Amino acid sequence: MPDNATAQVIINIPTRKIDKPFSYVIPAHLSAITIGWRVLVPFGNRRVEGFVVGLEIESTQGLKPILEALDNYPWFDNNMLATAKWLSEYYLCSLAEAMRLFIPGQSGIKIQKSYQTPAELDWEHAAILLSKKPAEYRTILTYIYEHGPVTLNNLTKLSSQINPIIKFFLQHKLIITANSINKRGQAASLTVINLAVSREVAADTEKALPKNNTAQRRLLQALLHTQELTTVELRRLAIAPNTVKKMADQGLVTVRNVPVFRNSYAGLNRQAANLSLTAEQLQVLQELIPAIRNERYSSFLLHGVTGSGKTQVYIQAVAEARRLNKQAIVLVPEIALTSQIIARFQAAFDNDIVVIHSKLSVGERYDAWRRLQTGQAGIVIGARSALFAPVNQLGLIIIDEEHEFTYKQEEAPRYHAREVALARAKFAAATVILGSATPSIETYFQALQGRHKLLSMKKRVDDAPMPSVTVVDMRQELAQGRRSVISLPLQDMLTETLAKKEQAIILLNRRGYSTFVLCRECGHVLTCRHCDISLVYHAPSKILRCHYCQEKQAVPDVCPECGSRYIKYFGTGTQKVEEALKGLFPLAKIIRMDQDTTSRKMAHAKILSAFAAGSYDILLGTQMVAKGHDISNVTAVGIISADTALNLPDFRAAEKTFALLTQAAGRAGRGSKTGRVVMQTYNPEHYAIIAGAEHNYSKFYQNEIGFRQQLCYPPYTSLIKITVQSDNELTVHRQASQLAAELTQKLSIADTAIIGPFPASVNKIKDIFRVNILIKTQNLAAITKEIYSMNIVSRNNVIVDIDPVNVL
DNA sequence: TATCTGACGCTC
DNA sequence: AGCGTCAGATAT
Repeated sequence: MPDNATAQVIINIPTRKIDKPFSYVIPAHLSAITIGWRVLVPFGNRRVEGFVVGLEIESTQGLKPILEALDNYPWFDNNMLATAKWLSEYYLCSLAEAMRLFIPGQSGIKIQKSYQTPAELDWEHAAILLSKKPAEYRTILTYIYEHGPVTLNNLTKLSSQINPIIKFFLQHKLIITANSINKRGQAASLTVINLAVSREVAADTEKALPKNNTAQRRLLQALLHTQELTTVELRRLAIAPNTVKKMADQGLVTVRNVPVFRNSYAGLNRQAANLSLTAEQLQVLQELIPAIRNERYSSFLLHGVTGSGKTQVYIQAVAEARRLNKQAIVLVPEIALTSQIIARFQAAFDNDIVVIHSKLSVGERYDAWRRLQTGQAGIVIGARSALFAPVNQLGLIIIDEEHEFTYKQEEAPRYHAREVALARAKFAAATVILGSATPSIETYFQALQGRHKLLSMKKRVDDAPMPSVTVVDMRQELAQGRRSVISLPLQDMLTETLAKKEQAIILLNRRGYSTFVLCRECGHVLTCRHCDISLVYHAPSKILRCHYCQEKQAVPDVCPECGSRYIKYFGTGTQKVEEALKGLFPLAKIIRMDQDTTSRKMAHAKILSAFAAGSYDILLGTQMVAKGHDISNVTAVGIISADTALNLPDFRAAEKTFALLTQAAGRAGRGSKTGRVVMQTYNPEHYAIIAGAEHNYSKFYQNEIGFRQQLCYPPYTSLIKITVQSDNELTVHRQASQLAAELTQKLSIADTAIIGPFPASVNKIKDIFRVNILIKTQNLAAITKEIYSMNIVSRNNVIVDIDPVNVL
């Protein structure tokens, strides 16, 4: 057999067991296929989506042909492919898992399972088999025979117990599966109607119409008037689709489907761009602009204090990339909390922007991706998934608030957007800007080492002063007999703020502070039956809920442990703080922003805009009140419990606390008025609190980096977290010990330590027990390679997390 | 001894 | 991931 053109295809099935390309013949009519195309291929006895990653001329002996091309252009360009490959190697996932990140909805096809009778069905044999079964069986088989391929959904209507029947039919080969494949996420289309004849002919036809044929007359008149009509206009003119069809059949009009691009963010109100730049902004741009023009890989850490105008720098940098006809990716930590940044970008770039967020349908996402792919848009802004947008002219990637932990994906593939961005930028020869007021220790360390160029902005826009911070030692408050969650200095500050008709934000650092339920007699805390975690009391619905598995439970009257009736709701939830505030300031209008009040779509934005409009005096909430907004009338920020996160056994506790305090304090005094901050704490001497109060990043960094070095934590080492899971507590411990022993034996690489196994901090979630093993290493690449060769990743009860954000 | 359930392995 | 094969367990 002569050699022929073949394609190496990665099968889009997210399992690590088939992590290699398969060869397929490229049929003559699909000769346009090259690397990067999405194709439909036969795989076993089914048809699946695949990605072409290589071309060869080889013997086609035993190879099947590609069935179809799913698009008529390559979806992946070289840098996307290289990024996917890098991601799969670094994070130990299959190439398919990495590549499908680039596909809207993870797959371009949807398989609809259906059933039909085989052509050679032996009815006599069937009759014998069915004679032992209820009459229903015969009815259903006849139905399948008569109606051709039938979906399971259709069959459910025929019998309430369809599953065992289907199973029986399949087993005895009375039916076979016949999967139909639908392409997903195709562009939405619009039906457009035009005249198919000249205006004169149309006018004559219209005159000749019978008097009572008003629908056709209306249509012709409308077309003579406006050239073309859409379905929306047809509905308005009360013209039935039938009328249109009839006229199309007569050759009077043409009906076409034209793709349209949905724009679900169109309604968002826009904010005018501030065109004057501060001296620091100009200085920073003098570094950035040549780098962008250079069209080579470069990376910057933009360390700018809160209110220093980082967004304006981003906009200028993106504008420069656009002038060079390069495209830009802008990442924000959470789209719901960053509507202000999006509004500013939209004001500056209008239709050149595509906004990606998790609420988009697959179709909308597909449209957005297509606008970028075709160059109709040049900028994509979104959460970490925007990183995988098919921009072929990538020139710039911006990561706003680069220290945010939401950039780490907590499901497989467990990638960190910052690392992937740097990799993609390298492959695309693009510039990266990492921006933050509180850079992550790792990034700052790398910047000091020269891996990123460090740019600083130390002043706020218009020389506005940093807010003055008062640290309140809550132990002294208690010693003076004050037991309220609101300290005297905080109360005073709020009184003054309200008197001046200015606004305040109160942050409740909720970690470890949830409202659990405790028996005062025996100390028993009510916990979830399926998860090793205390249940949370929800005041509005008066029920207990587990935040891990969402199970709801009524509050018991007596303690399930000792039978006592003294059950009490504990903890300082936002609701409790709200009550305290209402007691102190009965006239103040308070709005709460927490999980209870923001469950609805865009609730964050609504609450924030109502607060910004001055409808409320005090905004009270958890972490989310500290981020991404800029309200000029906010002059006071109160932090109820600055230190709760400090007590967690997490090596990043201080970093998280410092970042949160700085971000929260940064909300005060964004306008012309000076801001004030009160931080309440039981740890006033902790360096994270002191540095936070002084707005002193470098003081915090110096302290923290010392600890990291002492304890061999990142950035001095890399971490790998291996989690073993099982529904059996004994099994999970046994397997974890075995794995730890195996690792200790195999990983005899220098500067590597294996810690554990130890039970995860939430030992059980949804009835699954979890045990962790932590690897600290200075040689990540070698260890990763070794773990890969040990085949640990393909075990389905083991999770390997490279650079985990959460080590507990 | 016939049937069922679960581990293993293959898919170009 | 499916889906088929094979082997061991279980009902008959």
